Amino acid sequence: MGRRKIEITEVKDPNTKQVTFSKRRTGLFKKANELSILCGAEVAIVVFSPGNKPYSFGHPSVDAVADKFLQQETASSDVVVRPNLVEGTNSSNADNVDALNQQLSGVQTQILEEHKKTVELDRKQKQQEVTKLTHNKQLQRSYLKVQRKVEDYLDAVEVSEYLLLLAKEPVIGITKHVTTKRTRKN
Amino acid sequence: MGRRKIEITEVKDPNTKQVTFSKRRTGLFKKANELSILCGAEVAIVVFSPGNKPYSFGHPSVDAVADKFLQQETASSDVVVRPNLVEGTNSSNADNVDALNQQLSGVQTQILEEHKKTVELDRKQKQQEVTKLTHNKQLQRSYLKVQRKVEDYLDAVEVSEYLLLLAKEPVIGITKHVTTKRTRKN
DNA sequence: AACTATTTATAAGA
DNA sequence: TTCTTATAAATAGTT
Repeated sequence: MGRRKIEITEVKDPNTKQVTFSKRRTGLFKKANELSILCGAEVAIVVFSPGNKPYSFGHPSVDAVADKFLQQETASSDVVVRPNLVEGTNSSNADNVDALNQQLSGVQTQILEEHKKTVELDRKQKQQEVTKLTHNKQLQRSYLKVQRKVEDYLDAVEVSEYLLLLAKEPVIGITKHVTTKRTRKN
Repeated sequence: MGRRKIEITEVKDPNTKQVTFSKRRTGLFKKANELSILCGAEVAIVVFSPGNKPYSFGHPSVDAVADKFLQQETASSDVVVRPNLVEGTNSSNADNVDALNQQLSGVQTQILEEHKKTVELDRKQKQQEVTKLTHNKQLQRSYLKVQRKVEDYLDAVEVSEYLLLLAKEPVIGITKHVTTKRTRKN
């Protein structure tokens, strides 16, 4: 498409490569724009230059297309982790508090594990043809999972507190957890 | 680029539109592939056909590019909502429990508000040139926010429980919250 | 950044 | 859908 035919193989000269990238990125986005107008299609493109600078094109917007792509698989039939609640009527206070403590640290662990899983899944999915399953969906799913776990946790805390209320006695065995003070870096 | 020059405006005949889409999508992906090879660039494309079918292209994969796009803005200097803890040494038990109850429902509200904000931001961002800020990042940010809030909440609960422990007296005023039982649709 | 000789994409037709 | 082909459009190398 130019003065000479070129092989489709990596351009070695860095300067030429940058010029080629600039020209072809412009062409690619122009084509994408025409496609969206001619066919009323929604298009989203993200490109990283040889110098690792990000460029994007979206019609009607990258957001809109990403959203739609996400909603494709809203039927997330994921695992629901119900906390192991102490629901017995004749359990001791210490048992209840222990259960609460376990849940407290359990939720934190689960959140960390979720994050690890997401990262791991990303690695595994690379290098394979992905048409309907993307990182976007994984993130969304992970997000929903955390929301659910928070809800489950809140439910559990409510019941535990209720049990505590019913017990109406001093509690013990909670100091171990309390001493574990978390911090966060901003 | 064909037998005749065409105006870049929506093709009206549905059949022609579908054919045009098919040809041009193929061309677009071919161009994207060439760009990635010639320049060593990373490219991700998502397209929805007139019939709303999704197509995607990714090099090395849609995932990889999406990930990279996300990590661009890991410096999320967002608002941290510290729960209003009751730290006084001479506050009553009822006050402490009230505070805990407020926090319980407060976290739920915050999570819902986060979700609403995300959706709203999506709407506002549509129709404007987006090169470095996408839904992906918003989701990621929102996800991190929820994680933080869970951490903050856990801290709050720990302290509240500790205060409860110190009080060593029967508690009241918690039934209102407990009666509000949440459900979830799977 | 522009230019332009060529290659490549594709609109219409079969 | 796939192929053919005349023509429009993109772009490689040059200035």
